[in-house]
Amino acid sequence: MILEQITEQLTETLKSRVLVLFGHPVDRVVLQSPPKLNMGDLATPVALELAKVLKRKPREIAEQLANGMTLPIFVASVSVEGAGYLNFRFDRGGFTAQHFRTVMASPRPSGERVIVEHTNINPNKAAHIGHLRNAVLGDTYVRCCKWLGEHVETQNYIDDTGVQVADVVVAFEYLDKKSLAEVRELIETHPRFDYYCWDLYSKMAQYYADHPESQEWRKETLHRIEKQEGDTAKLAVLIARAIVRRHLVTMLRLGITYDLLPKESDIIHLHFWDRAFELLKESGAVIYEKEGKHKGCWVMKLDESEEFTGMNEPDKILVRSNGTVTYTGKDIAYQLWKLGMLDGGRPVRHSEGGRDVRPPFDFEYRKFRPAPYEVWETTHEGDGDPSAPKFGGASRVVNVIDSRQAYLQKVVKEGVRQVGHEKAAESSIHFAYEMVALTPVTAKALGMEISDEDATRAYVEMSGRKGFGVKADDLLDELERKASEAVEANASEAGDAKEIGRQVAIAALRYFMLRYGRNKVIAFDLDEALRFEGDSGPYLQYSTVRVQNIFRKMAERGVDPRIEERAVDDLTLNQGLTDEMWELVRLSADLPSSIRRAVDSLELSVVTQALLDLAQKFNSFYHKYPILNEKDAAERQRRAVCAEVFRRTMVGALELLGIPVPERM
RNA sequence: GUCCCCGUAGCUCAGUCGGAUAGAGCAACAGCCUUCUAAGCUGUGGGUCGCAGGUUCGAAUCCUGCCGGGGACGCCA
Repeated sequence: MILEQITEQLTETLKSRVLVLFGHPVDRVVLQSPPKLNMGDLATPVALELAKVLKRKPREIAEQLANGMTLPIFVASVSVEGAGYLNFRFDRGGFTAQHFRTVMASPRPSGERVIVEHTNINPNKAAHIGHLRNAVLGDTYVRCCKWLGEHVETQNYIDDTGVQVADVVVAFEYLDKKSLAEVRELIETHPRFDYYCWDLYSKMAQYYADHPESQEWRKETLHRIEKQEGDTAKLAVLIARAIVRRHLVTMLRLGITYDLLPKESDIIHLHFWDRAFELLKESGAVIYEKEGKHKGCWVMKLDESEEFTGMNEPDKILVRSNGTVTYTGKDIAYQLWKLGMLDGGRPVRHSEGGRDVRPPFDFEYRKFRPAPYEVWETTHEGDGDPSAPKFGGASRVVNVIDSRQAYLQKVVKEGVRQVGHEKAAESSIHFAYEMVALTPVTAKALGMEISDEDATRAYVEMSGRKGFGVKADDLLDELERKASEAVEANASEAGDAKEIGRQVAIAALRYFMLRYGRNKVIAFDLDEALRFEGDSGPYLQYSTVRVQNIFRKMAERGVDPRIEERAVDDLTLNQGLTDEMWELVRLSADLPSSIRRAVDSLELSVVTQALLDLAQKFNSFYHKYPILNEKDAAERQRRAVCAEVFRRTMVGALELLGIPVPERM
């Protein structure tokens, strides 16, 4: 908070000084931490940049800028150093006291309506570690946006009508020969129905490969599902819902929740596409091909768009020659709805099952899961709950989708643009991230057949069809088991080892998924993921538990652990604040800007990195400056203030990462 | 063919829209538990920042061209 104010003021002051003194406007002033502590607390190379245009010596310019400059509160001095840097030194005591009061305080709410879509797992089999990366990135992004004061709605899109669900239905009906009642029974009795389907799905894929004629089953099944015919259609609904419930349970283990589950079946039955199609036709974004290889299709012409030139097939078919809409088409309709752009057109009527559907285009909603982790789902069956919150209509839409779908996302964005909403298109953001693959060693351990060529690769891709992958719940089970063991072995006092193990497992996994840059393929290695030391989530937890212990022990020994806000001012912080203590405070103060940067760049590893730095500083402080046994009261208070700054920072920041803080560990 | 991503220490990765002596973790080695938890701390060794040019006062960072690895471009979703 205070650091942001200082940075802002310095920026303004420097800008105006440069303009007044040199008659040269600068649009940006870089302010950064100098590489060494003794160089000061904030520095700018602005004089170096100016030297070029002014054709004068950088140090000379810097001297002139520094001379007589008005400094913000808590900035004690300015000096010229190095090649011509302007270095600012803070009033450490004053700054610390001020920062202490506003550690991790949220900025003023912007109130911007944001929709974040993440997870989006096909509801036909268990979630795997690739899905975890998606969900953890999405959930953490949501938490950070909320901290920044945005109004966020989290959606988890359910593709309940696709081939993947159909294949499991086929498998139940043709391979397993199970009736609707039997499947229902299985769902009720099998604790992990999604695991059952994981195996069944890969069995089906293998069967298709061995018996190509069996693909006819898939066709028939898809048709029956679409027409909502008989037990087949009921089975599809039953399976999809049961799997979604499993996914929600898995994600809840990590503290991940959602506001809304929009279903593809509802998008179809409510004719969202028809309205989107109209808009696309009106704007000329799609045209009907009368000849050529796309004869009879409605396509979006992209060959004139710079981004798409040179591709093998720059045009994108949205409506097939048989009149059905493609996945991309449905996605454009869904995106338009999220942006609140689907309604407002001239009235259209559709008759379906005796019911009319007319604009404005919106879903109806019903509760999928009650509080405390309330989730709503869309419905088209006329059983919507009028008391449902308002969904959709966001000014920014962020889709967390793996980078292999970048082309599709570009097409969707282009669709929004061509409908005539340049601004909305720019607000349609693809949060792209690279996949999670397996190291050859891990793959082999899972029973994958690894060719000699594969064995030399850095990683091999998972395959849902082949059933090769690390299931999310398996990994969590293993993490919890190992963490609980570690708690039993390490914890100084008795606690609920199982519960603490669960919390440590969350930290390990969430941190693991966040610490890599999003453009980096994660070659998943079990031992690496199970590591609790060093650059890890448990390290952050451990550091926080340590600092909490200090204050807990103080209370136990009758030393007042509370640090009165007023007392902070009375402390002679300036005299006793060592470099180590100051660095702790300084790094803590930097965190809000790290969070801002993480959200702006969609690069959440910025936050884990900042917290690792901070925790390392604290641990070194912890060893060097004991608090409980410090005899000098003023010194003890000074140290306690620093520890408290750290504690408050960590408690706030770990919440943003979705990492719980255990009592002990 | 076109486009996107990656290439930094033995391994896994950071590196602030160009800035001061390129940093962590792991692994290796040497130390530290009568003192707030050793899931920790301190120290040592380890680098042609894929290669070659270019721009710049200044390049791991920007541009061009290569090399190596991965991905995308379907009337699948």
